[in-house]
Amino acid sequence: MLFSTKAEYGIRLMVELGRKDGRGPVSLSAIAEADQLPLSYLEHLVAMLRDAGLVESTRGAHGGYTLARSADSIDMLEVVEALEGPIAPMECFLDQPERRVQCSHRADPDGTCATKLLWTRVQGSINRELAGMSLAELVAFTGPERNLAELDEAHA
Amino acid sequence: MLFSTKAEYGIRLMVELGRKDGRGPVSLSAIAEADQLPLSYLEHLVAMLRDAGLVESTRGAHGGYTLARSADSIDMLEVVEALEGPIAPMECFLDQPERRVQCSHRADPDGTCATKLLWTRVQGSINRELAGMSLAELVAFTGPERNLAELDEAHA
DNA sequence: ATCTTTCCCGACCAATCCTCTAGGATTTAA
DNA sequence: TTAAATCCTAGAGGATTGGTCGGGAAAGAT
Repeated sequence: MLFSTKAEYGIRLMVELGRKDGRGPVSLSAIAEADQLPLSYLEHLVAMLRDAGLVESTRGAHGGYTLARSADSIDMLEVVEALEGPIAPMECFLDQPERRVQCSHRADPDGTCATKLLWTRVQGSINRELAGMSLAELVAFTGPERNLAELDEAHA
Repeated sequence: MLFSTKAEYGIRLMVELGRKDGRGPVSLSAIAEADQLPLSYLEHLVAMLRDAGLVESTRGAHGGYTLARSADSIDMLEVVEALEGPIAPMECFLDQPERRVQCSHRADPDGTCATKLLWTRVQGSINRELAGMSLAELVAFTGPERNLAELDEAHA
């Protein structure tokens, strides 16, 4: 599995916030119930999103979370990275400012490394895909919010 | 980290075999020494590659492993999948024959699921990138094999 | 024959990460 | 003051990772 439920749950959380954007803060328990996700686990995830500046919190009764920016200015690369950490296909990709294709694992004469070439391409591919997708797009895909009554209606 | 050292070491192993292709079987211990990788761990990895039909083994003295096919007919998706299992960004992607964008996590009215849309795109992106890269390409990138004497020469 | 080389196989282990719970402290609205 | 909610820390329990170890089995070399 490339990604864990941290990304899955965290994205669902963001989508829920996006669907209810502009209508005041949404409590975690409301989201947990809507998506059938463990509440206390969501608390950890939303903390990461808050630290990344993607959501803002309001404490106290009738508090909750709101998007810190508009949904179409948030791309999914930000969201996934906030939850899973930097998208590094391999360990040696972290904390490496340089862009040249070289690898610490082996002292090749010119510092090139075949696997690093591959991981670089994979990383670029994932980053482009995620960066090209906005939260607004996901929210639109999910469709307008419907409550249970409306769902029953649609079913009948 | 998206991939583990299983993929990293396994790919290095394949590249080494590709570099010495056509010159008889290469022993694991030779590869372990060349790339400074733990031999007994490589034994497990090469077993996966063998089971996937990517390498063939010759037992006994002067035995070792060879590529089962030519390096340009092996794409890196095969290699990575043999080592890491199917490229599934999320658990619900496994053993799911259907191609429609839907998710078991939630019973939406029309079976659509925002996160699944995202994972589908990411998965496609990775698969295209890996499938479009052959082992031969990696071998060529690494350059012709040089032994230690040649390296010393080049350094002087 | 038997010795050496090499592949083969399964058990085991420490460390880490994932998923989630527990319990409490803090803030705010009513 | 009470209830609703965020916030924070400390884990438990399981799975995975990244190996090690020991012993076989097969095949060639002597």
